[in-house]
Amino acid sequence: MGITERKERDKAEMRRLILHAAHRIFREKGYENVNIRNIAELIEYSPATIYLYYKDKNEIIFALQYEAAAAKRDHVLPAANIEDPWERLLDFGRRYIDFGFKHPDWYDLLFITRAPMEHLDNQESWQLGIATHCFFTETVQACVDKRYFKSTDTETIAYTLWCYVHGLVALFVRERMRMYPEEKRMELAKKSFVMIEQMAKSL
Amino acid sequence: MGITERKERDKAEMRRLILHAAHRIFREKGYENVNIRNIAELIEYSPATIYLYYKDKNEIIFALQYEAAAAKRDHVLPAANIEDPWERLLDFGRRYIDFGFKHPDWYDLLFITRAPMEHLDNQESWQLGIATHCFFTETVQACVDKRYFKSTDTETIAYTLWCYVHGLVALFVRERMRMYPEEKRMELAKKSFVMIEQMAKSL
Amino acid sequence: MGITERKERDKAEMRRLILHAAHRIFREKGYENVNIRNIAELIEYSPATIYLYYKDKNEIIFALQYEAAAAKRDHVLPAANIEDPWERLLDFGRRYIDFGFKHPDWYDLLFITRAPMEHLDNQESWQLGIATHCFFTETVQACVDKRYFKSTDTETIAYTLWCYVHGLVALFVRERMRMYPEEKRMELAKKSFVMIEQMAKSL
Amino acid sequence: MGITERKERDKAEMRRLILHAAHRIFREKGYENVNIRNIAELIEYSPATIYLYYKDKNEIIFALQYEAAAAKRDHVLPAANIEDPWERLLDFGRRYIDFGFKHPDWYDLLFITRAPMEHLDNQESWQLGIATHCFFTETVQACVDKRYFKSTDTETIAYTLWCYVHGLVALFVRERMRMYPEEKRMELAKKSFVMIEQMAKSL
DNA sequence: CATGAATGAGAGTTCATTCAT
DNA sequence: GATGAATGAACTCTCATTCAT
Repeated sequence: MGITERKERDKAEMRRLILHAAHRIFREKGYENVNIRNIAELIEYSPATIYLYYKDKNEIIFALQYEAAAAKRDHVLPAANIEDPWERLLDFGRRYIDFGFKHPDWYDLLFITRAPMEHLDNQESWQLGIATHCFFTETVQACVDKRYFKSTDTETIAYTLWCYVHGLVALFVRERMRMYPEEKRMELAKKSFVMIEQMAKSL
Repeated sequence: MGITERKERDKAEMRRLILHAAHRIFREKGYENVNIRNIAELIEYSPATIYLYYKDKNEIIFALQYEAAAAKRDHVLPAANIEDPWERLLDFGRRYIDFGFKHPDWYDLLFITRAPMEHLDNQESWQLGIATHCFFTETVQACVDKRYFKSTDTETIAYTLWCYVHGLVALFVRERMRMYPEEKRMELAKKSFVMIEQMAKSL
Repeated sequence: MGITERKERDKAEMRRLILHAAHRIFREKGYENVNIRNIAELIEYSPATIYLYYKDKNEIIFALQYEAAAAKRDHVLPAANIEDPWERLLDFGRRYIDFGFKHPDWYDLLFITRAPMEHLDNQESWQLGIATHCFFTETVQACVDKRYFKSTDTETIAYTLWCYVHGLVALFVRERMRMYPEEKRMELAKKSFVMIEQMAKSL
Repeated sequence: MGITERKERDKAEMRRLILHAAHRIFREKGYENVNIRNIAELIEYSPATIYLYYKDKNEIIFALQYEAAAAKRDHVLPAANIEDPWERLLDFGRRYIDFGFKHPDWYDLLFITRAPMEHLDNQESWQLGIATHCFFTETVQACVDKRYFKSTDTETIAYTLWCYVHGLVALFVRERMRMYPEEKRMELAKKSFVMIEQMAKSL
């Protein structure tokens, strides 16, 4: 029993090792440089070894997407503890943005990268993403219920806010903020968030 | 003089031809299918010929980015004719989004693709992009000057609005709206734009 | 003694198990899909285990050939019970063809596959094959002895008949009967056998 | 014009060179050793070069099959000049066998190898094969028409004869005549052919 | 006895790029 | 000015086999 367990742990650890390497390459050299050989080289194993732990490259990408989705959920979830829906919504927004700024690679994979998303195999990570998104819309709904907004069109409110935060993060992640000096970017983002907060109140 | 001139003209035309082909492939088959051979095949020249007009593949991508920037400017510029800054701003926003929806490939290349952006070669397209962006911020400034907003923080206002429209287009372009049924997406975007319009008024 | 014996028995059983699996894959998925991993997976042992019982893949193929030879002998042998040599010969022919049609995989391995035949290891299966062949030639000889044919060239008679039945089966096994509609093939083979029977009478 | 022509010729020559190499490997090392890299190595070009002349490996195999079919047709066709159908049939049979013995590799590819035959692309070689086969059946039909046989079942007669010659060649090609000493094999085949000739007369 | 873990060698294929002509 | 011809380097993936445990 102990042995089987350890074996399982070893296997899991190896999968993690591979995933970690894949992630690192993804982070440092970009999506298109994530390939079996690079991963193998980084972990100092032969390419063939990779296939003992992952069926093919897609599976690794899927696993990476799942990692990203889980990381995001974990980063954002604490907001759930906040009672007041408005405050919860704000906290969620801040955490969403914070996640994007701190883990641009994860965010990229989740919301920007054109990865193999079509296959059903990555449903898990998609489910996870959906769940997080639902948490968001439910929070908006709660705000609507409590009359925080004049508008009652929950869907549109949620979508509009999502567009805003996604745009904010996406411009950062894909480095389209060059016209603003680097040191000002964070400040600008913060000021902007305060502003959207004000705007949202008038919804 | 005449000869040199004609040669220059011929050269320019050939570059255009190549670029046009590159764009077509880019549009119809996606970024990753833009390769020298495909381009050469489409214009019915040999791959080697391409290299007489462009140093390497990167240069073509740069040129493509410039094209995209120009296309965007042309799509958006008519807004400049509108006198009233607020109406001009709204029209600009609508046109920006319209451009993104109508030419997702161009938009992608300009604001999402992690293309080789570091090189100085694409400064031209960057200049162009800056120019369009300035037109936008100036319009916001005009609104501020005319007291359309309570806030006078032009930069933050402009940035916030940009985040929103970029997010809206980016989610569409990179197909992250799957949780909304296809036929509802446009409607949702429109309702959202009306909403952000209302929100902006309260700025 | 008991222990050694049991071990031997166990070993033999395992070899059988492996062979059985190899055959099943061979039968169901074709020769080129017979590989160590597939076999291992089917018997739920590790690939390495296979090597404890067979030196290498070739040895398995050899063993398979032996199996095939044995199967063929068993399929064909009942003909031996027929007293009259002519009837025995006919029955043998029918059984030979029947074997080929019912076990194309076995037949292929024995008479068509260019498997590693050079090594001495498969002498056993060769011996077996020879034995069956001898039974055949002896039957022809018996026919000759009893003046069933005008010709007394036993060797040539046997060879000629063998060519015919092998050709019949081989064209079927390697799917070279496409010009005949699938449902007619068996009938054609049967009519042909009647015909060769007539022809043989005139030998 | 002259230039284009020469280029075409060069291209054709290169295709031939590749095909020739493929054939040589096929002949000397067997079908499963025919691969792009081996071919490239033999002609001292890079593997990538092969792809300039053939779309993929299949195309090479198809071309090989076509070569084989053409070679067989050319080998066998002269029989057509013989007026008398019976003599024509005999000549055809002899040539068929002669082809198989002289070009066992071609024969193998045509009638034994399990190559990718399903695709429609190799229809040409299939057509060719069919044509040769028709010539055969028509000759049998002519014999029937002229009452060379008692039987009038052309199809069965043709099939039966085909089984015989195929079996004869196939046993030779796939080296299943080991029980006969090498130097006797040809003689045996010849004697057998005389025998089948006699048998056929009684059809 | 059994195996988990690992790998070297090799399969087909694609692509940006070069260079003699 | 144009290109045919060529290639090195890269890609994903498979397989028979080995060896320490």
